[in-house]
Amino acid sequence: MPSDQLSTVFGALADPTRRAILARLMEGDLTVGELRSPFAVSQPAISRHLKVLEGAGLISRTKRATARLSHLEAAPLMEATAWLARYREYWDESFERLDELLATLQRRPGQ
Amino acid sequence: MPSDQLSTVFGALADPTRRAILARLMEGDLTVGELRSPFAVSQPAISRHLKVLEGAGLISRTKRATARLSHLEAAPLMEATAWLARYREYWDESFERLDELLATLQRRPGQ
DNA sequence: GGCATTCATAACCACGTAGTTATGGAGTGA
DNA sequence: TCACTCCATAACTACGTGGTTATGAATGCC
Repeated sequence: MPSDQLSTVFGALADPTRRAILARLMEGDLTVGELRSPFAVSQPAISRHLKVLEGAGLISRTKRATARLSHLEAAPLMEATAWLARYREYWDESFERLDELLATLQRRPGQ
Repeated sequence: MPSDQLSTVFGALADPTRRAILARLMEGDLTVGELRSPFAVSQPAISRHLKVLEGAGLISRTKRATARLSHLEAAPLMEATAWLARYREYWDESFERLDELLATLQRRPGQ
């Protein structure tokens, strides 16, 4: 049962609807109804997705009249990226070797 | 039910045991038994974690004698990182562009 | 051949998740 | 005040997930 920060963030990102919600929030804050419109799901389903995103720290919410505005909070995505960055050198091993080669040549330009 | 590539990868990363498995595979290929040793879980539990990781394309497996070696395949992590990179400019809110702020204000004209 | 080791799979359980419909509360506006 | 809009929550269903134990297949070794 994953309850740490990274697990919660990755778990929140493991749903395409929630990723689409985050993408739309890049354009600006949106209400629940506005977030719902492009999806073929009920309003309570969106409300629960927003709760998951809020629990992961990926959005913050403010009350404005009868509306509830969702605001993108991308800081947890930075932590997720930081975790993934440890594997950068394994993405393409030939790239890794190339980097090492270039570093070596730079250190010892004569050889 | 998320079945696209990104959802599968993020879902696989949403478990601390699976993230720890990937971390250990950075040192080199390991058998199921070797992967199990640091965790307080049964061998079938590890086998299923490996199946999830394989389904996400994060490891490949080869048979050697009676052992099954797991090998890190970090390419899907690159795709995950590429998705996250779209939010880099939102990590620091001071980078919010003016038109986005205006769009938000326009959407809530009344106070 | 017989045995031990390594691992996968099946069956089961507890719990989480994603969806639904129904309902009600809070704020707006006539 | 009354109606309406926006949204949260509860109750329910279906299915996924992570764990267990039990079992058996495959391989190496004697």
